[in-house]
Amino acid sequence: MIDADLIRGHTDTIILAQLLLEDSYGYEINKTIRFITDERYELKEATLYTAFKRLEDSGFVHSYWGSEESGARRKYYRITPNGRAAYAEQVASWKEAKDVIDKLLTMGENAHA
Amino acid sequence: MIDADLIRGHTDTIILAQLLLEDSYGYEINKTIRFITDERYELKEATLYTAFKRLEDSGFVHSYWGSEESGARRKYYRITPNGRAAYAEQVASWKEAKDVIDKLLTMGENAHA
DNA sequence: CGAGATACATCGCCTGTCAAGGTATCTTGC
DNA sequence: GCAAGATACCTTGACAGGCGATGTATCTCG
Repeated sequence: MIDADLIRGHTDTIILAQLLLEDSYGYEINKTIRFITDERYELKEATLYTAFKRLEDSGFVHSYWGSEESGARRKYYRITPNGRAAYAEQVASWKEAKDVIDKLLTMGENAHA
Repeated sequence: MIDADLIRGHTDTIILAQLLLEDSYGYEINKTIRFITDERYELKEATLYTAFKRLEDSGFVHSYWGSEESGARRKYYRITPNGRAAYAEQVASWKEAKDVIDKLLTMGENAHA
């Protein structure tokens, strides 16, 4: 399992990325994350729900209870226009951070040449 | 300036990467970081010195006072064999985390196709 | 002699993660 | 009928890393 500290700061963006496709709920989002990453990563439940809280407080998502006839009740989340804008910004930040980290980490790669 | 939360978890590795090339000290390391990143990133001093403490406690670096005849005194750091091993592991982790984050963030990119 | 750069260091706060614990519903096997 | 396990949500308290604020001492330049 990948160290969560390396992903820290991306949790909210990861959730927003999934909500771009369609409304979803906590458990499903986490299952999708596990599937996409070949079981290499998952959000802990406490992390997931605090992230939802944060996203809703920021106005990036809107929640509503599902109308399932059977099974456990589900709380669905829908991304808002502000959420889409935030997603775009955060992905841009990620691309920049990625470049910077790559540069900083590999600058010593030819040290013993 | 890049959001530090996106770099969180890489601070120690960034420092180790620089010490692969040659022994160095806090201020110089930070100057190099600013230079390499075109002023897009820097470590805050408090972050820098707590990282040194952590690295030394872990046995990844070893420190000694410089013998400057003039100017402020400098505390130099040298990377240890354990530090080199840790660096290699952490860079490998970074590469994996990078792939995973890329996948998770861009999965919704064709949402409105 | 004052301002600003160099250089190191600590304290206390903030934020995000998460182990642990809790609730409720449905399905499956015995 | 009922225990076990999956689905699904949520909260609390602790912890770790980052960092603003603050403090020290030295050197250089005008």
